[in-house]
Amino acid sequence: MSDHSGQIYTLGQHAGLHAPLKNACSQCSLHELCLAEGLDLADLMRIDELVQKRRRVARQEALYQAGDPFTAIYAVRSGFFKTEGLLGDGREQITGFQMAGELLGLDGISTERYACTAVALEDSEVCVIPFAEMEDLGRAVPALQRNFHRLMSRELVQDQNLLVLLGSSRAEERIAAFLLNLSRRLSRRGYAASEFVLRMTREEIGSYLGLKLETVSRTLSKMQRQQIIEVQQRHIRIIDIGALEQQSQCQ
Amino acid sequence: MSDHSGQIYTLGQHAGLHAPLKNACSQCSLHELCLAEGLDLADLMRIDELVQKRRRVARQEALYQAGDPFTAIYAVRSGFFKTEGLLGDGREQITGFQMAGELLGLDGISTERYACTAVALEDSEVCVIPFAEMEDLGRAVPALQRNFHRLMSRELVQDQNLLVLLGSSRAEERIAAFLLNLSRRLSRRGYAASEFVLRMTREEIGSYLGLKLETVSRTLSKMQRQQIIEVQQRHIRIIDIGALEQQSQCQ
DNA sequence: CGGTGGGTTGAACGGCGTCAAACCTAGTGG
DNA sequence: CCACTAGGTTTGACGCCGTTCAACCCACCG
Repeated sequence: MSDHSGQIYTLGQHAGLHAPLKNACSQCSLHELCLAEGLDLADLMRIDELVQKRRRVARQEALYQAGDPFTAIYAVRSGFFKTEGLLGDGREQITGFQMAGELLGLDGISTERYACTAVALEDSEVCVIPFAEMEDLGRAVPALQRNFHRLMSRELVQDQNLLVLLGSSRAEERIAAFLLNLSRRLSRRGYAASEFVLRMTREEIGSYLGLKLETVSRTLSKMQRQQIIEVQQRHIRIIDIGALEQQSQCQ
Repeated sequence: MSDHSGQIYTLGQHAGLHAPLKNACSQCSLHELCLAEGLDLADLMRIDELVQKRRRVARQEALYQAGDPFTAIYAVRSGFFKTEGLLGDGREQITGFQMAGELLGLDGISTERYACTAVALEDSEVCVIPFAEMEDLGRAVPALQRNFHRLMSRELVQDQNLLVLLGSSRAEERIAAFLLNLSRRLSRRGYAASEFVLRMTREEIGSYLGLKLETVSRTLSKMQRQQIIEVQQRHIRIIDIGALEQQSQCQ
């Protein structure tokens, strides 16, 4: 087992940190967002055995690299990740940001190698879900199988939405949509929808949205002048969410 | 059963047109590209029952529309499709082109409604794969399940590649990558790799690549002047595939 | 306190979009 | 068979948005 750098540990080694490993999913506060969403108690207990390991990933560290052999998918338990693909000549672009409850590594299934690199933007922790075992278990637990298919499909839709954004809109629109997306995902997780801290740099936002960091910075400044948001470094406060929504899909 | 407009028929009604329905997949010439890829004979026969219907879709007709309730995924049997998503204000963008052996409708799984609209670019035919039944069968036939997961993952990777292309490259690069992609997919299906007919308009290419149709046209003309390709309306001949590959990921 | 990484802001440039006109092709109907 | 039309394509002129380059600022940290 190759472990680039991240600490691997089995739950329970850190006494009392979380529920014992054998109850990984059924006890997890995220199970309404994750693979276990909507499962009844009986099914929940059957999938507990799936997560035998968790892994901590320090800020700036890679969970996996493009080209690494694929064995597992990961569920973000805490923290924040980016995934980046790269073009032949070395230019790289961010294809997504992942937060608690979201899956990582689905792109590895098709070729048995990860297609992109996943890097933690802050100290994070993931659940390691061995893929072959999950497939097996999916055959026994239809609700798990369905959830998995739904989540993969959701990834697809997300990527396609981003495609539309990149293909047919201007800078302000992209930034507006980006902020709204973050806001919604955070609020779904119980955080404030109108005030949050960006975990990524301007350059990373730009990479994600197909813009240069200067453009991101200028656009944020402009939105602040327009009283739509308040920006202070990485701290964002949304003042006029209506205006944001309007900008995100009009003009 | 709502049928927008496409003819639905069960195989066998058209006497002798194809193999009888009960052998849908095992007899299909595309089974090496499609869901049945790599299955052994025993498994092949088990999934034959999955495809009870085919459906013809005339040029310009929609196979499904964004928002339609999701019940089935589709495998392209012959012809050519585009899928388009739309932004709130009505602008729409093409998120993919699908040819024989490729799947359509995966984006519907997550919300039980299709997220985009699939339109035939030429008279086409698809296999209707009822999704619930496919999931059921996947639990009985692991190889089918694995194929399905692989195909979904491949979709993801494709979208992400396109994302990288849209986010960090210029017009020439996008067009070059687009032509190469088409060329590879066609040659995989036994067609000539260096000479083909585009099934889509310049505007559709532009929509897919995040460019205006004039830019597409100009770029193709420029590549012709550079002796990289020969263009005559929708007929394309690739003269210097090396140059194309270079343009597709450099500079 | 100086160093470093990230952020902001300004000025000039250029690629692509916009607008407009002409052309080419296929399909239709006389 | 040809005229007519409509949709698609090509090409040019021009202008704008975002990039590029550069200077400066700020926060954080050794």
